[in-house]
Amino acid sequence: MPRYDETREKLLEATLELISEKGYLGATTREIAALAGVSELTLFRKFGKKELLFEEMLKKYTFLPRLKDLLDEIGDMHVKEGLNTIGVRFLQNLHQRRPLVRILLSEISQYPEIVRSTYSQVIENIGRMLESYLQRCRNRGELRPIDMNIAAFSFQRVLFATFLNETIILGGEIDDERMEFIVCEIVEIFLNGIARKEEV
Amino acid sequence: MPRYDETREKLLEATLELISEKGYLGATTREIAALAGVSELTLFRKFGKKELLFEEMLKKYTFLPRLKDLLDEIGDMHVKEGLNTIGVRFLQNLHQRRPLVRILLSEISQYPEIVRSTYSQVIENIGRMLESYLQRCRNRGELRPIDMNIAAFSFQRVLFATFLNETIILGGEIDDERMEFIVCEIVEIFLNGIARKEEV
DNA sequence: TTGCTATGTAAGTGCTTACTTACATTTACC
DNA sequence: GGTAAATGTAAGTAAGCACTTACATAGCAA
Repeated sequence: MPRYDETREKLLEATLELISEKGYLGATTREIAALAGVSELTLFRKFGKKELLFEEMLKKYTFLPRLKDLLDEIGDMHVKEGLNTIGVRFLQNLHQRRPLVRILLSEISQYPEIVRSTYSQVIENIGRMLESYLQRCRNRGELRPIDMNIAAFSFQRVLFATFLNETIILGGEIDDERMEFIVCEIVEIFLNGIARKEEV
Repeated sequence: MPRYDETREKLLEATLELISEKGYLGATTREIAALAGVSELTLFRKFGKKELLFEEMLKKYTFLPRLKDLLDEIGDMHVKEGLNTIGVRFLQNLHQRRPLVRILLSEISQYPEIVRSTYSQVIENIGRMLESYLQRCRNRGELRPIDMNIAAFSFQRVLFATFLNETIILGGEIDDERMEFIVCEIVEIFLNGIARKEEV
């Protein structure tokens, strides 16, 4: 048994790329095989059906390195620094997976269950991690007493929608410098609000 | 010439519904015609090609009542009230057009130009309006001096991503009461931030 | 050599699709 | 009633699709 099946990996990669460009129905098995540099028959021998190929591909690209242990890394940082770190990492993570995100958005209506679980893994998890981090900052007295769940998801969603706008819709590239700039601006507003401060 | 072609309208409506459910490739002309209650041939007589039908449909549902004159309506409100009003209207607007939004997200890679312009009309316009409103509030001394463009788009994007999450991804319905609640929470954070206030 | 496994080429099957053609029927208006 | 526009039914066309079958080849190991 080959522990690492190169042909299989190339097919999965080609599937990710083509389906993200053309959608599930638009990407044909012929094209996928051609992009992977193998014959169409090989594709069917490895995966049986196009649908299984699709599912295997989602599995593979969902379980890439995630942001799990980020919490340990930033747990003791001051909230401003912590949010900046999380924010940049989250944007980098999304950027790295933008073909996957594109697929999630396109195919959500056709494959709700599988896409939804992938979405939750890739995008919502960060919200939960953020929430515990904010709670910790609150306990240290850095934050005022508000619903940290709502706060966490607000923050995560500005970032996600910014990513959508810049990458998926406008189609541009974001470099690290720009990411840091964007996150910094968002964090500033998120921490201090936009209202003029009055003495309490 | 019939000023109002009912058959045509029914076809456009069926197109919106089916393409938003199944995507452009997944929605067949046979099904669309059946849903509209006419024969497939009628569809082709009216629109010639499936692609033209799609484009006409996008045009029609993009230029529904927009939020243009909202600025006049809220221009003099205090910023908190103003943001709440804009927020709820924006969410209602998105909710009303959710099939269109679904299509925008699914077909952006296939039809970038036309989808992008629709997106800009439906979603980005509100950001620009928000910006001028915030500028006005700033001039009245209600806000501290920050970049109102960034502020406006931050606000708009939390709302948009919240809508995406609740409606497109989780697939639920949002009633007006829940909308008001969501917006209210977001406005509170947006105005005051989450940090503990220190004396200036 | 003899097998076994992975891959290839080629041809083809059955289905579905967008779109067409020919002809009949309804509807509306003079 | 007659005429023309809008719609319908039915049959079909050409192409593309996922997927299959039959057979050949190449590499590797006992």
